[in-house]
This record gives sequence, structure tokens and C-alpha cells, in this order.
Amino acid sequence: MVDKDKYREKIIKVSSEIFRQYGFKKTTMEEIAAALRKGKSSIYYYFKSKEEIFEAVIDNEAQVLKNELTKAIRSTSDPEQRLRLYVRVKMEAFEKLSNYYNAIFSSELDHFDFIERQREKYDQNEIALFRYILWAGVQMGHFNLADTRLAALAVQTALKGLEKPLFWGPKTGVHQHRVDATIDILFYGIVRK
Amino acid sequence: MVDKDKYREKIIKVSSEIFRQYGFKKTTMEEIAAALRKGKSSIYYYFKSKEEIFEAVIDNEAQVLKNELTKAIRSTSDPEQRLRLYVRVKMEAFEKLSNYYNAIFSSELDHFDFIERQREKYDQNEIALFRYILWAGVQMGHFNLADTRLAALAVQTALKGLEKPLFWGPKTGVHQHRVDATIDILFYGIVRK
DNA sequence: GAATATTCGACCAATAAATTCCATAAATGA
DNA sequence: TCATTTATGGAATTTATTGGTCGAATATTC
Repeated sequence: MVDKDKYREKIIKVSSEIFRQYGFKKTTMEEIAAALRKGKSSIYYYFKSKEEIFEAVIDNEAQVLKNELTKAIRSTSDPEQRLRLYVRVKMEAFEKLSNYYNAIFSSELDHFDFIERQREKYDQNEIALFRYILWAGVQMGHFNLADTRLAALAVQTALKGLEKPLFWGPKTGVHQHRVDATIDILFYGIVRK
Repeated sequence: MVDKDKYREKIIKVSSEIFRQYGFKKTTMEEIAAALRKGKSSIYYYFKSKEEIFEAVIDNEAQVLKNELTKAIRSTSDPEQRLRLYVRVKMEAFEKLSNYYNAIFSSELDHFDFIERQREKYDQNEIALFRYILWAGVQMGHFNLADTRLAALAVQTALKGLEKPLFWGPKTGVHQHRVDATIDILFYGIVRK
């Protein structure tokens, strides 16, 4: 029983690399099995379907991202720095995951309710984190905000605008610029004068 | 007629990017068509088959590589430098094309006679270039070789050993080191003492 | 406005991929 | 040791995708 879970983890780890490179559709069970040096049918002993593997992979990746973001926030106490760092880490992760993104935002999201759920959960968490960052910023006199809850929502909305355009076009390396510019604009309305 | 050739070139250009990312098998005609904003069947007005597109892409890529290599050779007259530069440029190109490679060296090379031919043609050209480099080196007193023709063959054989191991494993960034080391070893037997 | 060049939707056969089935190995443990 | 559970993979089945064809429609040319 314990070993079974261990092996599930291994499958997730190996699969995530293949999914990352090729996206959901172009990744075949055969490839996953071959990478694990197992017969294709053996995989079904651990996962019910390809979709279920993908779900686990996404879940795992989201967890990793969340940890990285939390770590980034903890690494500094300067509110502005925190926000910048948060966004930077997030965008870097997204860049790495752009193939997932492709898969998710493609036409293949028909059956994928779980992605909606995942997304929802993730958004809630993000808003909470933003709220904390903003609240701390207010406490320290860096930010000037009446309602941090509302402000967090607004910031998240604004930044969400960055996600798609950044990873749909060709992959030029000029993202950081755009990211910083957007944050700068946000700050001009947020930072106490 | 002229426009038809122009559009063929466009197809080649667009396709090569997709092939580069996904390899031959995972690239679909539908994708190529979509990237060109055309109907799938329209593509068949310009190319007889997917294989024919791939062939043209490979052909094109080989031409580009050849030009780059020739340019690299011309950029210096120091024989040792030349050889180093040549190999470096070539390996960089191969890195970029590793997905083609994957496709070519995979199990899908059954019907691909043209790749054999391409390869043959390329090898001949490469040997001729090596021979020239070596010959010039001998003239300048840098190299000590009796038969440049044979030596060119030997060098090519030795360097061919670099190609596959470099692009089959995981893509670490430590290739340059191995490349240089191999060349160094070659030089110890070649350079006049 | 006929002739030619180009596009595309509908269709199909072939293939490849996901999933299931079943027979059998390895482990486990009594 | 043998019976039971856990794990594997070859083969069969089902399902989806895809390369390629055809003819009709739409542009373009002269």
C-alpha cells in the first residue's frame, strides 16, 4: 500500500516532464510507460486514466508553485519587494509550464472540470496572499489602502491580465520588462506619496 | 507560379518551427494548416504529403547550417581556431534541432530514404571542408599531416561520436566542455610539436 | 466571362492511442 | 510450502485521430 503511493509519485514525476514538453494531448500512455520502463497496461494499475494522471500532475505542480511563492514572500519584509518578487516567481513558473497552459487553454478543456476547480482554489489562495502582502504594507506605512480585501482583488485582476498574453505569443525573452512595467503602474496608484 | 514557390517557402518556414518543437510524428497537418490560417486540404496544393514537407524542411535546415559553417570558417584564418569554431557552431545547431534528431533517429526512419541521402550529401560536404581546414593548417605549418584526405575522414569520424550522446540524454548545459575536451584530444595528435 | 489558380468542407481508410482483459509472475505471510 | 494478494505486461478491443482524397466553390487572371 505504501509502495503503491510511492510509485504513484514516481509516475507523476516522470509524466510531468513529458506533459511539460508536449502538452496533454500529444503525450501518450506508451511514452509514459516507456519512460518508466513498464508495460503500458501496468500504468492502469496505479491510475484510472490518462486524465487522472494529468490531474495529479497539475495538482502537484500547483503545490510546488504555492510553496515557491510562499518562500519568496518570506524572503523579504519590504512590501514592494515582496509584490515584485511574487509576480516574478509566478511568471517564471508559468513560463516553464507554458505547455500545460497551452493544453489547458486549448480546445481540450471540454471535459476538464477539475481544472476549473483547481484554478478557483488557486485564485482564492492568491487573493489571500495578496491581501496579506498589502495589509503588511499598510501597517508599515508603505501602502495607502482603505480596504485591503478589495485591493487584493483588484491587484489580482490586474495581474491576471499578464498571464495569457505573455505565454501565447512567441517566446521572446522580454517578459520581465512587461511584468515590471505593469507592477510599476500598479504602484503609482498604491504607494503612499 | 512565382507566388506558389513563395508560399511553399512560407509553409517550410512555419512548419519547421512546429517540427522543431514536436518532431515529425507529433506534428499534424492540421496544426501546420492552422498556423498558416489555411484549411488542411489547401496545404496539399503545395506539397504532396507531410513527408514531402518534412523533407523540404530538413533540406532547408541543412542549407542554413552549411552557410553558417562556411561563414564560421571564413571568420578566422587560424587553423585550430577554425576547427574549434566549426564544431562549436555545428553542435549549437544540433542542439536547436535535437527534436528533429529525435524524430530521425527514432523508430520512424523506416520510410525515410531521403534522410540517408541527405546525410550522405552532408557528410561528403563536411569531409571536404575538414580537408580544406587541415590542408590550410598544413600549409601554415600548424598541422603535421601526410594525407589530408585520410585525416579529414578520421577527424570527421571522431567528431561524429559527439553527435548522438550529446543530444540523447537530458539537456544539461555542459556540452561545450565535452566538445572542447574532444577537440583537445584530437589536437594533441595533430598539432606539430 | 471563360479559363485557370486556389481554397476548403466533407469524407474515408488507415492508423494510432486509450483502455480493458486475462494469464502469470513476484511478493507476502501463515 | 502453498495460498493469497500484489503487480506486471502481451494481446485484444474500442475509440479517436490523422493523413490524404475529391469535388465543389471561390478568387484571380487575361
